[in-house]
Amino acid sequence: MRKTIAKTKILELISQSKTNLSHSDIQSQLPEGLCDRVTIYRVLDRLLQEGLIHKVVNIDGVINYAICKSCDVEHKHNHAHFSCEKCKSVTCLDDIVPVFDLPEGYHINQLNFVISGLCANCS
Amino acid sequence: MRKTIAKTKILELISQSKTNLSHSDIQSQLPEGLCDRVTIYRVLDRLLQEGLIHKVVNIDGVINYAICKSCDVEHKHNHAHFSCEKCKSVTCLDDIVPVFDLPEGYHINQLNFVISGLCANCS
DNA sequence: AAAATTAATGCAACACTGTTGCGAAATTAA
DNA sequence: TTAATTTCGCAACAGTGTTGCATTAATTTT
Repeated sequence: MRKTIAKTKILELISQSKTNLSHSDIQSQLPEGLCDRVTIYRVLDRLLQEGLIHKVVNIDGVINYAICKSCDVEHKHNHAHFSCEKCKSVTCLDDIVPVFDLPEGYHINQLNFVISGLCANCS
Repeated sequence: MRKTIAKTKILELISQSKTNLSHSDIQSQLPEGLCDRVTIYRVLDRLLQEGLIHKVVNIDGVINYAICKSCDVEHKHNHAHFSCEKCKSVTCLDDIVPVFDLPEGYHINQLNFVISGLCANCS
């Protein structure tokens, strides 16, 4: 996989952001005209494949992207995410990993866990 | 809120279904030409408002609807859902309620918890 | 039971997120 | 520098969900 300006900038944006970013967040935060919107989608796909970022489906159905933190140890993203209904921010709650027992016969592949409400800044 | 054919049929469908249904599931399972697709969306909104059904955002971002079971006792939907990657079914795991501690200052309003993988029938 | 009220519907049009195909441009390897 | 191959831009599209408005159908009132 090649290193391109778009890829570098997008990864930079995601890694420096305190919140998880949607495609449209990225598009509006990127320098105007840096690249096409389709390119953003494709770069995000590549970053996912490379395991540099992970994604969460927000409560509105929109995908949000976040940088991977300790994925070098174990590539798992079973932590919770928080979606603030006021400021609309989506964040990783890295320390919150839900505990539960699955019925027999079920096989987990991935989790998508979003808690919605008011974040510390908004409540 | 009025009782209409569309509303009756849609509620019937959802309440008799073993799996959670998306809008398009409902549209294809409803008798052809019973009502417009917009009507389905509106009926679903009304059923949600009346607290007869609840919704889950699946891993693909599509909303799935499920009948409310013990909501007369307490109207809460913090149970997990299972999305099968093979048969594409989405189901309520009514007994699985994630346990976790939120950081201070956060205020929960709703949960959206989806576990994706293979269901008992497919694995 | 008929008229009046108001909610629900159908249709058309739209917004938004995300995808695909393909020729052109850019990156990397030879 | 050339050749190979990935990435890009553009256009077009698919799917989910929404809105406005005139018409229809429940429900309420008389």
